[in-house]
Amino acid sequence: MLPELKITPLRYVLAVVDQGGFHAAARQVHRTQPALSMAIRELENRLGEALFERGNQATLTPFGRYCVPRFRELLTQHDRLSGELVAQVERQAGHLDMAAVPSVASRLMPRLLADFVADYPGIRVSLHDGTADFVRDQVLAGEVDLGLTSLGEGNAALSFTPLLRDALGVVCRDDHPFAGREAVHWQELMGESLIGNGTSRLLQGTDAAALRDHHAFYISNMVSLTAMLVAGLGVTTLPQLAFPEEYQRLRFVPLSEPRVAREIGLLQLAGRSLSPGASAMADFITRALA
Amino acid sequence: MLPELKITPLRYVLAVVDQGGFHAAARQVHRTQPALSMAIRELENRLGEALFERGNQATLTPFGRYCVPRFRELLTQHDRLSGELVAQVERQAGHLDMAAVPSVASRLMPRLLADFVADYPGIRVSLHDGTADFVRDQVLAGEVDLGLTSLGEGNAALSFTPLLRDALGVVCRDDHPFAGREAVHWQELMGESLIGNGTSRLLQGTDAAALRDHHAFYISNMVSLTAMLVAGLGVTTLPQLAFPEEYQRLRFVPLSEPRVAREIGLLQLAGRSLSPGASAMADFITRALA
DNA sequence: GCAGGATGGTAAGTAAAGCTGATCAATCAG
DNA sequence: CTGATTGATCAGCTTTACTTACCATCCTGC
Repeated sequence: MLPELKITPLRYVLAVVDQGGFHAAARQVHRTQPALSMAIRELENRLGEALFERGNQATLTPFGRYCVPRFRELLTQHDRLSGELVAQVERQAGHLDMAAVPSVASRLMPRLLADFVADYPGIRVSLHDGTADFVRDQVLAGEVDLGLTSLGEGNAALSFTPLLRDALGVVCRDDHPFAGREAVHWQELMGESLIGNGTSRLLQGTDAAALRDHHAFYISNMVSLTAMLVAGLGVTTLPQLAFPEEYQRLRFVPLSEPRVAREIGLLQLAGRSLSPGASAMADFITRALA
Repeated sequence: MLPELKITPLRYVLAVVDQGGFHAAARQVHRTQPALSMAIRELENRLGEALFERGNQATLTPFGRYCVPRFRELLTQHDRLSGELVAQVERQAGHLDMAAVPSVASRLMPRLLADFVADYPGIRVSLHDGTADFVRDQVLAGEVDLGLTSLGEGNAALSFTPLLRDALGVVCRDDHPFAGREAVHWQELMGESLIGNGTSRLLQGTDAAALRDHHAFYISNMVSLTAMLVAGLGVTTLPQLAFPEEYQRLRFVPLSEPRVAREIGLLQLAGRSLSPGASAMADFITRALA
């Protein structure tokens, strides 16, 4: 019922007005002169009113004078939108929300983020950190585009892209016999005062599963855990990335047998596309950690 | 360089989103489902990013969610413009400026304008009145769309459409011998105290041209002229439309020989179209005075 | 587990739109 | 009058935008 205006003929009209003639306008829009004549004629027919005076060369009718500023306005809106979309697609603008476990957030992300914003200065990034469960829930709820976390139990709604393996090791104080050792066998831990923590579940299903029943304490909070270790109350197992390097008195010794590692990678909703910004981040991280 | 968005596919996308599926959307826009699938696919290719999740039914990608409100905005602008133009073309909105000589403005226009606004309630009309020279200059300068005036000397830039003939007659007081007569011959005026006025130039080139040299006075102002006539200082010639009917003591007697009339009609710029509103008025006046 | 009815995607064929190149009439400058 | 330039017109080609018909998949009810 309302006529559907096409963008191109409107542009032709403005070109004719701005250039003062069909030939010059045709050159500007990289078409031949008959193309403009016919397209504009078609537009006039659709509107039911002439835009240019017939016979007179490139002179607007009163109706044409009425239309031109309005055409220009619509074209401006169109070009603004078009440019905005291209900027998103080309990763020159946009934003993304991501979540990561604390060890990744504090040990990997600072460098990654700095490099990312250098490559994609137009993209705004929000980073939330929390436990692996928190990260998974945020991704599942669509609160964040991407999660950077360790692999939990499989979930059909989630897709996980492994990026690096984070080997489990023993953490002890610098005066402990393990300190300075190349590696430690799990059975050696059976005689130790062993402190459990949130990452201890990584042991289940491995040869060292028995250690889980051997905990003297269980401390979920990282600050408390390190305080215990510094105080010499015992040793614990931690993935290397979670080892708090800033404590001079603590040492990390790899576990030689069994070799246990958590798989760190990108978590996203399965079967769902990423926003252009999130996609840029996912590609960037994959490249950076490959 | 910037991709040129077409309006129709954007509308398809919104239909799919609003209807929750391609089939329902196709029904809404009176197309078949493959038409939408292909048009939207083409749009996605042009943008370089998917709008709907592949495989998933009618689910937007994050990029799609970003686009939809912007598409809706552009379509709103488009439809507003389209509707506005149609309203102009269909004479449901618009405006026009016209000029008329005082006799026409006061004797013909009141009725014409009342009928016009009844037919075209959306069109705003401005009416300026002035001498025939003023009307001609306003039309020539493009200050008004239409002039309603008597025919002056020909001008290639102007086009005149005659509408009615306004016969010249003698105006005298009710106690004058001419009062009540059927007609008067020009030679009878040679013995009278004759007052000239702006319309006296109509006599030139006629048998009665001699009367112009016979004026006792020349009064350009209409109010002064009628005052003179009412005071019985003489008689004058006037076109019938210019005869001030509201003065009970004045009488109008047609001039039988020569039959002189001014041609009243529409004046407009030659070779230039009228605005839709002006065109409505021109057609209306032509019909009304036919 | 298997028909029946949704979903959306794909392929082939068609009508129309959009463009080019050649040509034309009209206008204008030298 | 001539040569250049204006916009209009037409034939012919290419591309686009559809439609119809068909296919694979998924969900629902029996």
